[in-house]
This record gives sequence, C-alpha cells and structure tokens, in this order.
Amino acid sequence: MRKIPQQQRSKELVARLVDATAQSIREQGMDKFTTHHVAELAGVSVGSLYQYFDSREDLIEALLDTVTLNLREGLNTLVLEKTTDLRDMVQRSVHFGMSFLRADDGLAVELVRNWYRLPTQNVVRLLQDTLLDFMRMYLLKNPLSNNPERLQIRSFIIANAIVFTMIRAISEPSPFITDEELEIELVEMVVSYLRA
Amino acid sequence: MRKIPQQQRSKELVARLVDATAQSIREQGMDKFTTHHVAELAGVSVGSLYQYFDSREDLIEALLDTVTLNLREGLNTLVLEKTTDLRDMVQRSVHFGMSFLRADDGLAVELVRNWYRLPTQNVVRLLQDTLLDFMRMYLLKNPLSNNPERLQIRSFIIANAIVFTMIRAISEPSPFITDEELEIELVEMVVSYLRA
DNA sequence: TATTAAACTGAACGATCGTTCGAATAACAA
DNA sequence: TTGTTATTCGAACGATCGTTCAGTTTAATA
Repeated sequence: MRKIPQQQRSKELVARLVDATAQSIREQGMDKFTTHHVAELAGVSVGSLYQYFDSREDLIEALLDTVTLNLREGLNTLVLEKTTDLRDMVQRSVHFGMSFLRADDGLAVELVRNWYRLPTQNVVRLLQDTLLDFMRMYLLKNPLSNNPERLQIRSFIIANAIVFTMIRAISEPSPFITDEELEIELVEMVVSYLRA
Repeated sequence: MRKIPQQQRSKELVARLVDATAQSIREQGMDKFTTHHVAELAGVSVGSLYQYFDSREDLIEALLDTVTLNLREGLNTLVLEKTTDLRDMVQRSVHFGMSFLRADDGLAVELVRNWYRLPTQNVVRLLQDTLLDFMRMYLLKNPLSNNPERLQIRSFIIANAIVFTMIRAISEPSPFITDEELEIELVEMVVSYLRA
C-alpha cells in the first residue's frame, strides 16, 4: 500500500476497493480481473486506486488477507467443537471446507483455482497447520497405529485431496454429485485412510 | 487449422510449431505463452504460424491432442499388466500417474495447473473412463462390499485426489516428501478407501 | 523454362491494460 | 478566510500481444 489513508472517506475507499476486487474476481474470474474494472466497480478512477495500492497484485494480496482472516475465524470456531470421535471430527472439517468454498458466490473457488499464481502461501499454511494440530490433538487422546512422523505428509495429502476434489466437483458444468454425497465419500476416504 | 499443409516442409513446420508450443509452456508457463514466442522457437515468422493455426488457443488444442495420445498409450500398456491384487493395481496406477507428470520436464504439470482455462475435457474424460474401467474390471473378479452405484463418484474422487495432490507436491518449492513416499501414502489412502 | 500454387515473411494494426502525473477538488487547520 | 494537506480525477503513456495482409520466396507442374 503506497499511501496510508487518513481521512474517513479514503479509508472507506480502500475497503470499497478490496470489495470490488472480490466482486470482480468472483464475477469475471482472475483472467479478466483488471485495475480499470475494479476502479469502476468501486466508483472511482484508476488514479485513486493507485494512491493506496502499489499494483494490481497488491489488490489481490489485500483480498487474500481478508480471506485468510475469514478462514482463521472459521477454523477457530471449528476447533472449539471438540469431539473424540474421529469420523465426527472429519465430518465437521469436510463440511466446513465445503461451506467455505460455497460461500461468497464461489470467490474462494476462483482463488484456489489460481493458487499457483497467487500469493496463497499464508492461506495454505494456515490450513495445513490447523489440520496438523487437529490430527495431533486427536492422536493424543486416541493413539492409532499411525506413524507420527507421517503426520505432516498425511495432513498435506488430506488437505489437498479434499480441497481440490471439491473444487473440481464444484467446477463441473453438469454436476453428477451432490455436495452431500461428495462430503460423505470424502469423509469415508479420510477416515479409512487414517485408520489404516 | 486454417490451411492444410501439403508440402513436406509445411508438415514439418506444423510439427515444429506444436513442439515449440510444448517448449514454451514448459519453460515459461501458460501465462507467458505467446504466439510470437512460439514462432521464434520454431524459427519462423508469426505469419507462417497463422497459416496453419487459427489462433493461440488452436495451438494449445493441438498440443493437448498429442498429450492425450501419449496418455492413452500409457494407459493402454498399464491396463495390459493385469493383476488381481488391488494394492498392486493401485500402486501401478499411482506410479504411472507420477511418471507421467514428471515426464517432459513437467509439461503435464503446467497443463493440469491450468485445467480450468484449457480444453482439457478430453484428457479428463479419458483418465476417468480408464479408472472407471479399471475399477469395474477389478470388481468383477473381486466383489467388494462396494456399492456399484458409487463407482463413478469414487473414481472421480480418487482421480482428482491423486492428480492434484501430486501436482501440489511437485510444485512445492522446498519439497518435504519424496516421490516414493507420496506414492506410498496415496496408495494407502486409495486402497483403504476402496476396501472400506 | 514458364506458369501457377504453396509457403513464408515481418511490418503494422488495433485492442487491452498496468501505471503515471499534473491538475482539480475537498477537508482541515490557523 | 486563507493557506496547507489529503484526496480524487482521468487523459495519456508505453508495453504487450493476437492477428492480418500485401509482398516475396520456394516448390511443383506443364
């Protein structure tokens, strides 16, 4: 961010610009996301945009920060719902993931689709760390036959398998799976994997 | 393809252009892939390119056709190696997938990363159909407790979980998993899922 | 060899888009 | 009110890139 907004109106403008960024990406996709379009959506000129954001990428980063915040909050409330049943825990997690992807008219879907060309490291790390904590916490109470060294690998696999399979299913033009079915199957896969 | 190459040199040119397309995408990624660059790599002018390809997208489609062909051949030889052991079958499939992604200096990786903005339907369908056949064939000999109706859903989940987890692992800047470890864990996940 | 068709060339066009900057306007302070 | 600072504006710049086309070169044909 190039200049720090001081007056009330400019602070609101910054918020509006981030909102417009979300709206643009949501409705037109990352490829058609332009600074001109964002400025138009926010009802200001491009010049104003560049007063508070260094670049197009800077806008996206700001959006990702808010998304990360959302995700963190969601995960926190998820962690609070403690349970000792593995399947129950997995079920909640999977359902949370699906809800998160479905929220905001699929904004997150478009962001995940473009993971490899966005600064998504923070989001990914947050997700994996939470999952790792989840698994560690559970294993403390219910020692399975799992090799603790493999926890990191397994959380990586599970997180990516879940998220990207959901993304693919959601992106299907003529869906042959309902969200519920998908969730059930994903839970089945994860639970049987962890019990193996 | 706008004009059909008749002389030998123009046929070679078309082949060279597809090769150059692969090279460009491999080395610079989809985002920096330009017609000018492809023409330069092929050692011709942009004008010549447009004699045989209608558009930039047409080039990519041609490349995807060759990739699909490669994949089909690989899958065919894979299917030939018959086995009655589920784990063995899955292990071969997973290993084949990893090899395919690692081949050609990661060309397939870059293509899969961009699945949602490429005409990848053929490739995806081929992959899923093969996997579905695989599973049906196996279930004929070894009736599991699986619900046959769920075969399609499960093959979708397994295919996507495997491919995208591999892509994510390969794309990791500082890999914390070896290819072998990843394959082992993926096999574990799939096998336990199918036996559940 | 002369004629015709195929292949190739590359400068140029037009559209898009990120970014800049000097001028205009609004808020604030003295 | 007057000077100062913050904010906004939007035309314009420059770079990129897909695509075209009139002209040239090369190969096939008669």
